[in-house]
Amino acid sequence: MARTTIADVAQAAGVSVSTVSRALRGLDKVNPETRERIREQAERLHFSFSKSASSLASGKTMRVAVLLPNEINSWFNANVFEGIYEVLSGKGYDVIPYVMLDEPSLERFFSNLPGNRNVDAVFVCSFDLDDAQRSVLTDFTLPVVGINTPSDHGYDAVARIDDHAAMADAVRLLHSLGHECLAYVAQPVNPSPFTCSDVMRMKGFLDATKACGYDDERIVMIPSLRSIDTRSIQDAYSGIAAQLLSAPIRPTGICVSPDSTAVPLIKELRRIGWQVPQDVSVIGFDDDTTAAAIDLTTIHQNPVQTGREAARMALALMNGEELDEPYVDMPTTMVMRGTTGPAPSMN
Amino acid sequence: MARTTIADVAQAAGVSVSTVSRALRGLDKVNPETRERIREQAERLHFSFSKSASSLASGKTMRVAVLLPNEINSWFNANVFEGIYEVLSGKGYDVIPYVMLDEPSLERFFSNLPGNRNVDAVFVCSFDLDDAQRSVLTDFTLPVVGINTPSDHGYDAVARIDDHAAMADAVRLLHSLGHECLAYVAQPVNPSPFTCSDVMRMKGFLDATKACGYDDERIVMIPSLRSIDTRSIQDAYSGIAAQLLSAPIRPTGICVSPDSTAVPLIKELRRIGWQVPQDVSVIGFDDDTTAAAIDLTTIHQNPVQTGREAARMALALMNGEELDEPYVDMPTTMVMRGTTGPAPSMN
DNA sequence: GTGAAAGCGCTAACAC
DNA sequence: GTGTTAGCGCTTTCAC
Repeated sequence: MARTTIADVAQAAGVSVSTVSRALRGLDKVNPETRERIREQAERLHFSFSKSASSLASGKTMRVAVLLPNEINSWFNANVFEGIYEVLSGKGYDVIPYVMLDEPSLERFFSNLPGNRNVDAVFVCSFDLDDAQRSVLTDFTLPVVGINTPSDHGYDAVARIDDHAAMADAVRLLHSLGHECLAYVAQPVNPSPFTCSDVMRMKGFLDATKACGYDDERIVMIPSLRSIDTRSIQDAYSGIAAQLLSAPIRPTGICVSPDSTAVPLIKELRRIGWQVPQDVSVIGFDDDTTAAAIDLTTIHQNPVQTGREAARMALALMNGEELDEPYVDMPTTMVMRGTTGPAPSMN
Repeated sequence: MARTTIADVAQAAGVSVSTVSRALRGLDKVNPETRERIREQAERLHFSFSKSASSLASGKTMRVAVLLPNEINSWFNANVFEGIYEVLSGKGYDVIPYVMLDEPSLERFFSNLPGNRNVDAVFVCSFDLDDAQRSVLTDFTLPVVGINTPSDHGYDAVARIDDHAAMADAVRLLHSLGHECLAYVAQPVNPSPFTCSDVMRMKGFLDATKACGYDDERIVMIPSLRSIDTRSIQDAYSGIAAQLLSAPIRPTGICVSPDSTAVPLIKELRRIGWQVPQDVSVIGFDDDTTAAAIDLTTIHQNPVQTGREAARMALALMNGEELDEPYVDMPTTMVMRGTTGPAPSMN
């Protein structure tokens, strides 16, 4: 079946192509009867616009790019994408994910996409662009919207949570529960050069523990390793447990980021005989799907909502509007579940 | 900054546009030196192809559509999408999700997209098309690839698991553990008109219990409700527990589909005093992220792998190749964890 | 309210 | 190995 073009519809309806174009896009200055006749013919002929032709002629692509670190099927990425999709698909945009595995894939993106108006906006999720990359985008006057990016610099708009403040909340909770020695555990192995919320969470932890008066020896930090050494992932968690166990002063309150790290860590702690929360309290970060399942106390964030907010701002920018508040903070809330309790009495 | 076109590059390099086109696309019959010169100029001018113009001229869109039911951020959908993305993005395709919430959104998709070669292939995930929809696609000679679709009919290729056989495995496991009364619990509220694997799993359960010799009174079926009545989701689970509890013969082995239904159900069972697995064994379906977290025995499937397989076939079809086996079964495996055990001794 | 015509930026014959 | 040219299917002035 030869694909039907706007010319076929025009001929069938006995009008010109420009009239068909106007009629089908709902523009005014078209006689209602003419429009109806055109609609009928379009329907009959199964006509639909070629997006390529439309965007070539109009300069609008009706496509947006979403740059995601590492994969699309992680809890955070999939939910952010969902939020963006929800608001933009309704407005007729195609929402296209581009997964960045490393710097080379980022560069590939920049050398292919933005140039000739291949998208109308780009979303950057959870990582930062360097100045060269930013300037490529701004040169093309594309709206660039950040989502949980480490900084606001170079973005036309950003929607993000306050990682620093959220983690400080967790510290204060443990403090008020009487825990006198605290630990921070990051994702054990994180080979990605992109994820960076961890830095701010760690800083929030350190600042808040200082503010609460914890001495250095009452703080145990277990940051992520950049490279996967020979140990298995399981060994990594035993290693963390060992570090916790062998600290000069044993921590009784642990902040773990993200939840997906807390789950196996708690398993390991229980395996070696620590009771959670009797012996040690654990607080996660994200409130992802597993958090509720294992009854994990955690810091809740809603990435779908963050994605929606980012999309809302992108939409305004694409319409040429000014944003009165382009940098918005999305809320986080502590969710008290079963992995936190008062500090064990010391004796 | 005015966007640079292929003509700008041609002029800068002192050649014609067609030479630039050939050179930059890596076609042969271009002098290596010329090619290098063109590359340099393209780089210098930040040139990149306009996808719209390319696809308009070539007839290939380098885009594929992925039709997903309900949302993109569910475990299954996000993982399937990831798999498709992994293989197709490397080949230069944009992978565009289209979420189908209901019949109207399906119809909207069909009236907008396929017509004028807006994509080069479409993937249909977890639901079926009706004959009219199928004929629209086949009329346009687009490859249509199904993923866990209820039937093979009308698809150029399908990658799917055998829900029926997988569920039968679960039944036989419970049978061999000595369970004499079994129950099947589906997702309590499922307002979507799309998800349909449930039908086959239920049938697998029924067929296998018959084959194992279970009488009707030793089978308890709790199918999903189509509409959300006044009860909260929590009440729904209490309701299921109540049905299980009040069955003429109390089931000691329960097949639950999917995992996300098993998690709250187990919580509820434990809340009312049933020990899992001492009093009752539970088997889930999917092996999603929460399954390992709560130590759930379940039927493992790998939707990323299924997505990859579907994409591989789509790629072949787009290249005009014949598939020697267009309908492929992806494996499922039982994962024995902590929610199953021998039937409690009756007394 | 409608039509004619000039592109949008590229690819694909075909000629050289 | 390279250039010329005719579209691809639309949108958008600008006439009428």
